[in-house]
Amino acid sequence: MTELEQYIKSYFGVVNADDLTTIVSLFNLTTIKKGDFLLKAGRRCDNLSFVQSGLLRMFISTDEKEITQWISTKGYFSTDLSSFVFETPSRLSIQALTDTEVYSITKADYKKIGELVPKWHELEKLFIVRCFIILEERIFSHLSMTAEERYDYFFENNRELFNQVPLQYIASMLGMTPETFSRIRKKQLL
Amino acid sequence: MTELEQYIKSYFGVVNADDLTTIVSLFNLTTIKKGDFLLKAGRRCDNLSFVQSGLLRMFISTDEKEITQWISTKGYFSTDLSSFVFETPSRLSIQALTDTEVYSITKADYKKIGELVPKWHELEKLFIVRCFIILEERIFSHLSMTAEERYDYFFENNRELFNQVPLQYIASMLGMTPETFSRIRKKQLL
DNA sequence: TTTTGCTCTTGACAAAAATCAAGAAATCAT
DNA sequence: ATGATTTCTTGATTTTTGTCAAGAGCAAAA
Repeated sequence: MTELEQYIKSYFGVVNADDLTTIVSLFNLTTIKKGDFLLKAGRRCDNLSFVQSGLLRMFISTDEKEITQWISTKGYFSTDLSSFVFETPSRLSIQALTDTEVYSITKADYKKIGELVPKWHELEKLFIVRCFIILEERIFSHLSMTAEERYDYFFENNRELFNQVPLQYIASMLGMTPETFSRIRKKQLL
Repeated sequence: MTELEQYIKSYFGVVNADDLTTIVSLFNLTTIKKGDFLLKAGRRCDNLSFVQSGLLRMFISTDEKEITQWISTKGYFSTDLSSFVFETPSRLSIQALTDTEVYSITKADYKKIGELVPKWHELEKLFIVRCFIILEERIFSHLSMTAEERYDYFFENNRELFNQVPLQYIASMLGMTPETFSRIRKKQLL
């Protein structure tokens, strides 16, 4: 069983082995060079991508700055959900922070899964509910925690990331400036 | 067509009129008195409720304070999604801010909808995707805006709410103290 | 009406976080 | 390896937001 199969199984709980093989066959492995874009804001996001190796940064550009929304590591799915589902122009850009291997599926092929696997929509629903809950949690962290508490919490759960990506992106993702991030970091190292 | 039918149609886009009638028949209208709880944290949330009239406040209690997560007005669905879907104890409490009429459906009856209406899981998925996108938007507001900007944005889109609920709850929902809220408010009135 | 709670406002002050600017450290490309 | 970028740190300062405390305004209850 490939890693993609394992991840799909653990996220969606697909039972039938044949279905799983069919689903995975609709994905294509591609490599994105460091700095290249998997998606540029304004375009329609026609892909759902699974990170096999490497790192992807999702961000939104405003007049003044880029806001990093999330960094996807191995095992994450990455897409602009709004654009992918409703076929609207995306607000997000997705850029590779290192050479990154992704398994991608087009919207057209993704639709086929729903036709092939009767239970798919239900499994998908449960998957999205889990994503929703993670976002709720994240909102709560902004309503109830200081920058330092958010740092600590994130650090405990994502240590690996801290020596793999530019820290400014993590700072942005946590809703603080690089300077504040750096000062909190210093404090925690003592 | 009842209002509940209309809202379900607009949120889920159910086509068949018979299906719609069946779905709505699974909901029960009840009234919650001002101050009473629709859900208490720690219990399992066995209901999905649709606000017909009145106001519900969803909040999470921490050691020091209550964090208002959301205020549901007429036309909103309200539940602890995590608890409702995965049948875990809820973190949220839901309390009526005024006498409130809700159409409620139990988890058991909700499951029946999926059996009765073949396309239901797909429609439900699309509904949850829309909810997901709203949360993404909200996170973005915390990553990129000041308290004042969040106030302005929320005020523009929810003026009605400002003279219907204690302002401290809106303040909490926007991630600021009542004092900060009050000062921003004063500024905007001039 | 008067009392009793809330809720909201205001001021003074403290703490947290942002900004600006400069320099150090790390990384990349040649 | 060397120079050029980019990223990170640090200090000084300002702005934003939170805390504490007191009082005003309102609304519900007696």
